[in-house]
Amino acid sequence: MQPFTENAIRLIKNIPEGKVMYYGQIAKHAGNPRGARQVVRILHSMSGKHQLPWHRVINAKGEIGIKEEAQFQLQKLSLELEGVEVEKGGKINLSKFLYDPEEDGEWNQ
DNA sequence: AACATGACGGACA
DNA sequence: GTGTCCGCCATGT
Repeated sequence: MQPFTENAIRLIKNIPEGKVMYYGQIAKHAGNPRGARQVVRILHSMSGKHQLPWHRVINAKGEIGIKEEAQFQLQKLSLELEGVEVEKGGKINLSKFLYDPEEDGEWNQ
């Protein structure tokens, strides 16, 4: 398995409840700043088998990127149950809910 | 091998 | 904010 994949998986698992990360962020920290699409692929293939909190991964715009309605709703629900506010269009306030493993600290507000 | 696709990102008009 | 375009790269056809 490529180190990128391992890193990405570890990062995704490391996302705390009530926080989200976006694909590019994960890819960057996993060692490939251009690997957003690979992160997508990982989620597709691993989300069922591994216990990855895939619902905590969104796109850089701060929105749920899923097109399929059922899955979209599932992610939205999962996030809301963790305390993440999701607007109607799947929008999320990144300044509140984005998790950055480098800063990691408590920023307040 | 060539071409299309995707739960994407960033730059620019 | 919206729409277009181009870059990325593993997979599928």
